[in-house]
Amino acid sequence: MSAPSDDLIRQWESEQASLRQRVLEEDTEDWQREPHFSGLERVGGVDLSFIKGDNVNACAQLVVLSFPDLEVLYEDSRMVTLTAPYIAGFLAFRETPFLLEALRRLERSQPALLPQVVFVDGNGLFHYREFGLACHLGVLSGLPCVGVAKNLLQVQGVSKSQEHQAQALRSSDGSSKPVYVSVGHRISVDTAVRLTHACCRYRVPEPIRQATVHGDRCWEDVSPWEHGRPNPARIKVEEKLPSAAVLRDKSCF
DNA sequence: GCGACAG
DNA sequence: ATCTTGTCGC
Repeated sequence: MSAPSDDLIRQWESEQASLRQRVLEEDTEDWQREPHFSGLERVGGVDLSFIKGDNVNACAQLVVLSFPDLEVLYEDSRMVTLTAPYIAGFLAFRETPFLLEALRRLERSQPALLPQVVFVDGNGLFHYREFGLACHLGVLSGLPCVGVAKNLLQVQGVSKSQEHQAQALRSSDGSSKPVYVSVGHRISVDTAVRLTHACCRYRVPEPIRQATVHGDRCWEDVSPWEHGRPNPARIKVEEKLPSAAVLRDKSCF
């Protein structure tokens, strides 16, 4: 995958600026106003998982969990071939098409299972141009989205984003590594943070975590001889779940 | 040259 | 994103 031209980058920036205007930064759903989110029954999670030295092929994952029990109601895995390279600040152009496809597949096959909110692996408004993956997917899908990043993006102290930073960036306290929650679409920051808490068993919100786990399994069907035999990396995921390191993260919330 | 770099 | 084992603690 070759590096994109400056021309394409400018086009992407322009597209982000345009779509940015369509982001709704407030609560638009009744359940979002409820003390215990009554009315919320399905929360979604999306993720793309990769394997060792391959940046082109990935497994696109969409899971829908029940709320508040967080039981898996729906799970969709799909091998996809990416066309855009990863560039910080433009993650959406690499991943969004496939996440949208997954949502559309669900809408077509079992619309009653569509999630009422989607957790996205990456930032929302906490982004260089206030339009990260969670916003992008939110605007294009029309669904409420919450961005959850595991690593801190260094957003320069440009006027408005400085305020957004103080508002949209919520980390856990002390000991364990925090996650960074920001508004994607059709949800307020406070609600996004509160909902994230309600969906966390461990550090990473359950919808995203489940998407990642199922995404890893997806690889086992692709090249059995390479991934079917005892694979330390795959087995580890299963054994890693109940570990102490993960449990400690529970205290972050 | 050095730091940054969501996934 | 992925590469990666054991080990300490509840």
